[in-house]
Amino acid sequence: MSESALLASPKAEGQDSRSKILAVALKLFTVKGYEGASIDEIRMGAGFKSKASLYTHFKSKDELSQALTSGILGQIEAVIIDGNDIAEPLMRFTMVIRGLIKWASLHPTECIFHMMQEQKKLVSEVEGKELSNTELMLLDIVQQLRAQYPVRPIATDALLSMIFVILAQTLLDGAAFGNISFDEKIEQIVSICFGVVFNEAVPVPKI
Amino acid sequence: MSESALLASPKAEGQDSRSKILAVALKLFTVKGYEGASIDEIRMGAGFKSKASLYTHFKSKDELSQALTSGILGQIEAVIIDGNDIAEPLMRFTMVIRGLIKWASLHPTECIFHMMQEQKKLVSEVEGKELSNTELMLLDIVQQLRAQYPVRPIATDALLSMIFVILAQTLLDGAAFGNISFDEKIEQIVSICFGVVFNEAVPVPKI
DNA sequence: CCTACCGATCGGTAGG
DNA sequence: CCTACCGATCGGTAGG
Repeated sequence: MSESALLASPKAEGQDSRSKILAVALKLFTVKGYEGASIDEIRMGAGFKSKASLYTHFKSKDELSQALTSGILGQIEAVIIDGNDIAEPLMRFTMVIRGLIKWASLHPTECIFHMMQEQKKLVSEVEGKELSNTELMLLDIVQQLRAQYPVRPIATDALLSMIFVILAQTLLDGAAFGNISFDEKIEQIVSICFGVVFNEAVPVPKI
Repeated sequence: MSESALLASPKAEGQDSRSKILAVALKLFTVKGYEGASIDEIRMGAGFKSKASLYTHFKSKDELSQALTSGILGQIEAVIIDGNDIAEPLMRFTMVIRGLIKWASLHPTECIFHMMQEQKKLVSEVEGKELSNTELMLLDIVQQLRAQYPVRPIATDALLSMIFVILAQTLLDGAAFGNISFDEKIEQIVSICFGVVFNEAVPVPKI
């Protein structure tokens, strides 16, 4: 096989490059932080000889980060929409929580990146007033829960950010859950989320 | 009052400079991240005209960050030691949790900085085997709790990191708790920690 | 997608 | 505690 065949795959080169860049950037941004990960490192990881190549796919470092964010929000939104056909608030909430845990297990880096970005927004007091679709839908779910169940007297968005932070932390502490099965792990995390959201003990409904 | 009197306090200038640097670095590291905050910004915030002055107090950027860390660990250790004279595991655990919440309320930036550092360690898989005194004491407290109460079948250090992450998140979401009193806020956070640590409902003991 | 380059800023230091 | 400076790297771009 010639060298050029190894360096360049025959079809859909453009799309591959773009997703390669995104994958490498996700990993590096998550591990080293936005400022800690340089464009040059990302360029290397994606297999380019020049930064200029990277800039044919993304206008700036910031745009690259935003592309990651919107992709992740889209994934989370899909999980939430999946629970839309369930009317009963507690069942719907449980379904979405389970869905988020499964998504996070399959996409740990995405989940951790997302949590770190949310923390960054809060700590710099940006107060980005505009709520994403994702946030609006989650707020609505917990709001409906509040009418019938003993949800804590704490702002709904604070409850939600605690859930995400716990989700991400279980991924960061991955090894700590190693001794129990995947299903048991999910049940434990769901149960923890219930402990965070409710003031009194509410049993987790069975599917 | 003259301008010089405002700019320079008469005594203990050296100590003041050091703590001024630490205070500014804590704030900037927390808000912008270690890589995002530059030595030159810290130097400006501390009121120096030159970076060289800063380097008379700290050998490197990393040493500055480590000085912050050890200071914070010392503060947390003091809180834990405060609960050492209580023998009953649940009472001791509750006392320490309350102490940590109060400390975090008085030192929010320190708490958030500490949590972010812990997350950074986990995400880069450093596996810093050496546990600090603080961690050892906390592990011991929860370990003793495990013998008599329904602590979750999850590694103790994972439970502890979840507690810290929730503590920090309540500070980041500060405004979300604005509508309830300080004492009620503490009780809610203690209750959330119980929900995280225990598998079944355990009432929070009264003092 | 590359070569070659830009000004700005980075952490850090020599010498006083 | 300062002036003045270091090499390295930063994000980004002109031109092909």
